[in-house]
This record gives sequence, structure tokens and C-alpha cells, in this order.
Amino acid sequence: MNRKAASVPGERKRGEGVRFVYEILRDDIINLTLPPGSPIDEVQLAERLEMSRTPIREALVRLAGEGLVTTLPNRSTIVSNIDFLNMHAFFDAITLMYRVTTRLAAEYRSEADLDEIRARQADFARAVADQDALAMIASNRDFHAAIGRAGRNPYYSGLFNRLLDEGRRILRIYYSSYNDRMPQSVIDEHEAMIAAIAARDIAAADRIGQQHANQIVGKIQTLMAEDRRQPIAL
Amino acid sequence: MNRKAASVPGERKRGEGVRFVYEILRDDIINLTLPPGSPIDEVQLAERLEMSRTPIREALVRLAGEGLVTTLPNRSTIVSNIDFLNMHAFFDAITLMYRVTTRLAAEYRSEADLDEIRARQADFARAVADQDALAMIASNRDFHAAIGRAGRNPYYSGLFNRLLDEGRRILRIYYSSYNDRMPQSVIDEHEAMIAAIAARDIAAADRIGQQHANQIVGKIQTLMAEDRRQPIAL
DNA sequence: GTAGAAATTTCTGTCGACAAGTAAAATACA
DNA sequence: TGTATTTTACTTGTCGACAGAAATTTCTAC
Repeated sequence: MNRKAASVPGERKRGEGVRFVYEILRDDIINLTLPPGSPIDEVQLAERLEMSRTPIREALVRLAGEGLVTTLPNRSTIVSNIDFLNMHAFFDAITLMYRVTTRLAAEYRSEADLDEIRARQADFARAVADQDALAMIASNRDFHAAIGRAGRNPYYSGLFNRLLDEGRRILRIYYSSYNDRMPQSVIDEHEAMIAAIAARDIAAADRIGQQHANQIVGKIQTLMAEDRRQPIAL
Repeated sequence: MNRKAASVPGERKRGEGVRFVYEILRDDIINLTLPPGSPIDEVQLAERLEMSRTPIREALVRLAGEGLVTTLPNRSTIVSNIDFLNMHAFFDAITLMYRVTTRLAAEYRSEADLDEIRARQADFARAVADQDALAMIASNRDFHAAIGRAGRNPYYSGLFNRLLDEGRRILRIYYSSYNDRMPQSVIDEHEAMIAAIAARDIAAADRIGQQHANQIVGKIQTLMAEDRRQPIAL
């Protein structure tokens, strides 16, 4: 019935079990390998990963804390649905976080941060050159996460990463429609963002962050309007 | 050695174990009943609460996700220290969240939200009248959390609640110095905040939120400058 | 008496098992 | 044949136990 992602049991050290399961599930959820609503069977997972249910349950608790899975008491845990009804809350929050993290990066970035940000942008440009939509989505996330780190505010970067992951799930649903002129303009905006951060120009960073958010949000809204296959989340 | 909070084993239903432990530990941490750096022994807790270690470990995973405890691999879990070095990140984030949540509450609040907010403000006023500093801190948190809920953005309210809890821990350290003219001005600002939210005046809500944050942050900074007993977190 | 090494203790991370609760299947009944 | 009820099967929530890793203590050598 349900095919599962690559499971490499291999050798694991003591104390890494939870992280191991957590990262596998997290990737599968964000990549939509486990689509929203999928039930997660603890026993089945335990057999496949060749470990006991205890570390798996602890990984699920962590995922539930981040909102990626929903625990139904005494029933199965499922991959959280994307809440299309409250999408405006998501747009509002991610727009603000784009602005704030870009501002703070301009203020507090180190040279090492800049190198890291530029490396992620290079990855993104490569994905665009290869016309690899999946890699675009992933490296775009990493680019902004690097900016979030450079801002040196764990409260913001924690929320921002959560929002970026959620955005990655949403974009994945529509990624097939991702082959128009969008990527080039995104690359240009990323470059402008890097320039503002490098120049420590806070006002410009804020403005470009806002502009970038508007572009992304507008794109998602367009895609949602064009394709209303699964806007119903129950 | 270490006195513990009220433990009422009593009767618990299946499926409530994790929440039970989570809430006890969370309250003890926020109230500083468990001060920063306290080790949390799973076996000891299991004996005191008359349950197995499994639900306790899952509660600890959840608390770790919220940053309230820190897990040292293969060693004890400890109550997270307050990071006095990066306090500016906290001030920055909570100031922004004060503004944003107050704005959104003015925009989206229902009548029921207003009633709830007013009830929490009444609790706060009562605590001030009683000169009960501990109750002030707790009810102040609840007041703002109610405003956060009224804004109807789970991303913001989640971060805001986390920041309010952290602020409660910080205030608790200095609560003995809390008996000057501060409370009355806070009450007045709360009333102005309620008025702006009731009138759906977004600009005023934003302005008062900023003002309130400045007041609170300034107060904490003053207290920190006056009392440098424990600014060292290791 | 002190420094280093070995042994002990203690606590975590993981495991397999059992019981409670829920959903599905089977049966009875109209 | 359709519906209500009992039975079955399955999944989770919890438990006690064991093994591995650190810290502590004890022992030994200088």
C-alpha cells in the first residue's frame, strides 16, 4: 500500500536513535514522501528501522512539538495537514520573518556567515541552471535559513525554520508548475539581499526582505488559485 | 537537598501521563521552583509521581523542544539556564511580538476574546491590589497570552507564549524589587491596550504594544543593572 | 601525600511485553 | 437486506528490566 523512503538501518550508536528517526521522518514529511494525513505506525517503523518503539515515540513527540505531526489520543499519529483555511496566518508570519531575519543578518553577520550564505545561493543557482525544481525548493530554504542563523536570534531563526519547512511542503504540492520565469527573478532578489547584508544596509535589507516575501507569497497564492485540487484539509 | 513542588499522584487516566508530567515540570521551571541548572533525575521523578520513566522521558523531550530543559547526551537533563549574554535577542523578539500580537488582536478579536482579555486584566489588577508580586507576574503573562490568542495566528502566539514564559522566569529572579510604582503604570497601559483592541484601532494597538514592551524591557534592564548577583550562566 | 589507574556506582538509552482503548469484523436481529 | 450488537484484532500507552556510558570512588604506585 504505502511505499516508504530509503531506510538504511546500518550501525547506530547509543544516543543517536531519536535523532536518526527524527531526521528521517522530518525529511519524508517535508518532501511529501509522507503526504499530509498519512498515518504513522510505530510498530511498522520500528521493524523497518530495526529498533524499538521507544526512540520512535520520542521522535514523534518532538515532531508533534514542531507541528509536523498530529497525535490522535489512543489512535494513530498522522502527518499534519496543511491548513489552507488559515493560510493568511502563514503568509503574515513568514513575511515578517523574511524582513526581520534579513535586517538582523545585515546588522550582525560575520564574514563566515556571508560565505555560508553565498554558498547556499550558489547551490540555488545551480539548481535553477539544472532546472531541478525539487533542488530549488530545498536550496532556497537553506539559503534563507543561513540568513536566519546570521541574524543570531534563536527565537526568530527557530520560528523562521519552521515556517520555511512548512513553505517547502506547500511549494512541493505545486512544484510541477514551477518552470516559468520565477527562478531568475528570485536569484536576482537573493543577490540583492546578499549585497544589502554584506553592506550592512539594514533599511535595504528590510525592504528587499519584504519585496521577496511579497513575491513568494504572491507566487504561492497564484499557484493555489490556479490549482484547487486539494485545498480541503480535514 | 532539593524540596519538590506539590506532587499529587492521585488517579490518572491512560494517555494523560505525558501531559501530567509536562505541566508539573513546566510550572516548576517557570516558577523557578526548579531553578536554572537543576538536574532532573528521571528515576526520582518516576518514583515521586508513581509512574514509569517512559512518559517522563517523553515529557522531557517536549520540554527540550521548547527550550525549557537541556539534554546532555548520556548525562542528566538540566533546567535550561537563562542566557544573560544574548538577552538582547530576547528583548528584540518579545518587543516585536508585543507589537504584532496587539495589532492582530485589534484586527481579529471576537467579543469572547475581549471578555477573556478583560477577565485576565481583572486578575492582574487584583494581584496588584493584593501586592502579590508572584500573582502579578503570572496574571500579566496570562493577560498577554490571551491577546496573543485573539490575534489568531498560531505561529505568533506559539513564539509569544514561549517568550512570555521565559520573561516570567527572568522577572521571578528579581521579583523582590517589584514593589515600586511600576504596577500602576502597567495597569494603565493594559487598559489602553484593551481600549485599542476593542476599538479595532490597529495603529494605536501597535504603538501601545511598542510602548509597553519598552517599559517592560527597560524595567528588566534596570533590575539587571541594579542586581548583578547571578548574571553568569554556564 | 598525591597522581594516575582501576573498579564501582549511577543514570541514561533501549528493549520486549502487557494492558487499555479504539476500530473493524462478525454475528444476531428486525 | 439493513441495522444494531457483540466479538475480534490491532495500535497505542505504560511498565519493568537490562546494557552502555559517565562520573565518582577506591585502590595502587611513586
